[in-house]
Amino acid sequence: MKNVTIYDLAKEAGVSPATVSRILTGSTNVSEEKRQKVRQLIEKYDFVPNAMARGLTVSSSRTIGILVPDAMNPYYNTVFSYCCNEAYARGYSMMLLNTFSDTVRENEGFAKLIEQRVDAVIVCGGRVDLAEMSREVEEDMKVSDPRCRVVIASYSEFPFTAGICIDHRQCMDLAVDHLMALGHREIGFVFAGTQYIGTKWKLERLREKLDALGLPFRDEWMIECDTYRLGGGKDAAARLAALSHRPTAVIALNDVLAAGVLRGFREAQINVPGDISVISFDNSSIATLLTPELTSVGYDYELFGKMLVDYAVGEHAGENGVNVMIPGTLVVRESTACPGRS
Amino acid sequence: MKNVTIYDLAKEAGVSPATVSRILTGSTNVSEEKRQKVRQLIEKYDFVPNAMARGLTVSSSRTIGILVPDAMNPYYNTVFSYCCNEAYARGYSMMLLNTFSDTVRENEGFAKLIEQRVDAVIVCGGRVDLAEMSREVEEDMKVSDPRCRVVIASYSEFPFTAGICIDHRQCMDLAVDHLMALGHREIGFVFAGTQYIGTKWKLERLREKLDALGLPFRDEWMIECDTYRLGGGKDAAARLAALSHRPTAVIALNDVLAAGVLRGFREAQINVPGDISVISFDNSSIATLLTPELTSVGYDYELFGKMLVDYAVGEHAGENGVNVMIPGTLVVRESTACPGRS
DNA sequence: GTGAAAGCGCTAACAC
DNA sequence: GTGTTAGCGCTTTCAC
Repeated sequence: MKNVTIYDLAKEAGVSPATVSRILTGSTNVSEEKRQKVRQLIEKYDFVPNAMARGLTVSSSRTIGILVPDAMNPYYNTVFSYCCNEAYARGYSMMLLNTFSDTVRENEGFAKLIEQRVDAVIVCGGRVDLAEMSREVEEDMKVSDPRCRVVIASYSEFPFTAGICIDHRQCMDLAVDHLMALGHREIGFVFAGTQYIGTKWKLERLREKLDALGLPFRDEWMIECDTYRLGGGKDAAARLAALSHRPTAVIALNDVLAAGVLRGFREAQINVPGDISVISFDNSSIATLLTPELTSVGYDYELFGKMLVDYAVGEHAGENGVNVMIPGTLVVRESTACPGRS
Repeated sequence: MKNVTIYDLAKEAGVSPATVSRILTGSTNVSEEKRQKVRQLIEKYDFVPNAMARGLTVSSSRTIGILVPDAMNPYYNTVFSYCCNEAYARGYSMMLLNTFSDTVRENEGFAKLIEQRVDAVIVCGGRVDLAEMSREVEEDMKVSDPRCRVVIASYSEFPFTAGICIDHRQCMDLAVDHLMALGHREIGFVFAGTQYIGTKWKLERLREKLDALGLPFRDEWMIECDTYRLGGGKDAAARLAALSHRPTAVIALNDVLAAGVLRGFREAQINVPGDISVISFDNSSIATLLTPELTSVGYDYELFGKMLVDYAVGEHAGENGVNVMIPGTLVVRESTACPGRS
């Protein structure tokens, strides 16, 4: 059962392979009669043209590759989904590869996508989120084929890529301003991974803001967790609970950490938001599942996806050495309130 | 800046293209000297072989396509992640396409993968989960190329595919047995989508079990939601709360619905598990985020991924017309307890 | 409008 | 060991 090719179709239809090809690519210069005949045969044999062969002559595969460290993480699969939508609208497909935060798999994945001759690759998370990027990362991100674009879903320092980056500073502003407006003056921060640019920027910005406002930035209120998981937030809450003088509000780096913080406070019999307010970042799907529902600074994921795909294959494709900032939006729910309300 | 090919490398290294190809494919019949020289040039030019060209001669692309209705859904991205791991272990890559539960996009995605000459495609969710599969679905799943396998992540009635299917009946047994062991005799069910095989089987099995045990199967305790989202579960809880005679335990079709049920009961001042126990299926990552933590019947995702990939490209590749059942496992947490404890 | 023919970049016989 | 050569299945000039 040999695979059917345009030659088979051509022979059976009594036309040349070129004519079949013209029909496949939608060229107009084909008589309606032959078009009908060939269409029938395509139907008959469930013929699907071989993208490999096509890709050999046509430079574009109309496919965008995306590398994510963890496909289970709601942040990454949200970004991916919005990219899918945008790509689809432009007639492209997204191909997702999971790197499991492993440098070897990241490089292999990158190579695999290049081999596949994707039109662009979007790199999310992992080493590109590092505040200090090494020469090694820079080398690994370089693609010899000039037709393949690479865009980084973070801040890019590379002259040969574009960066689409959450505006972490503005997001932190939103969080602090919200707490300030409620009357909070003593603010803590629960975070992890200062090696990552998002954490670093947020922490820096928090310090700047508090300093500018003349509010205290106390080291014992700045809790660095050793994991991004639920347990990290739980431990952080326990440490805060043990303090003789606690802040009246705490900002968590993301919703998962915040979930842990809520859990930890509940175990310590500390009421949220009565005794202490909790706010976080990401506004992921878990925010509404928690008790109390989480106040969170979300990102404009739709815009994020649009920009990522746009710089990959759209109007801005090829514009390198630039960074586009994606703004955050505050979503107020139940976990924040005025201090001293309990 | 022309793209570099093996011909360029061959010329510069003073060898034949075939020798370069041999080095690329790892053939042993190459002198160490030439191998070194070519390796250097590959390094120098960041050369990556063109998978299109390779794919034209070699039948396998060592890629598995996977079609999911919603990449944001924790169930699907968990399945995907485990498939990735298994595929990676076998030297394959996974290519994920998001269909957004849209038949047109599902078919386009399918075609795209076939064009790409993936070695197999795994179809998750959407129409393949339907209890009654139409001829149309069957036609759409058929691939002319005999080298491409299709495996369905659900129950398959098709002679030309394999089905890897959660053992929904056994899962329901686990849930009911757990509630029985705690002493529950009055059990409700919150579900959605009876057109889907998972819901249908679970509902059928629940009825069978209750009948066999001589327990009541009461229509007003069987709550069909019009959505799988949080709101569905919330509404269901409200309806249960309004009943003069409530069951002592309710089984939810999945964790999200259960989250809604918990929310609804809290709003109705009904204590879980004090007044009523709640158990669900999937044991997804949200189970531990909820208050109380959710007792849930989980699936063996690792085995699921293994089987999916195995039937796609492993030892069982090509075994069609069979179904493999993936067993569930009960994970007891805080949302279930003995009845009448409050 | 249509066909012949030359690639696209690689691999796999087949010679040597 | 190594080179030569014939495809793989398509698209795309270039003639007609």
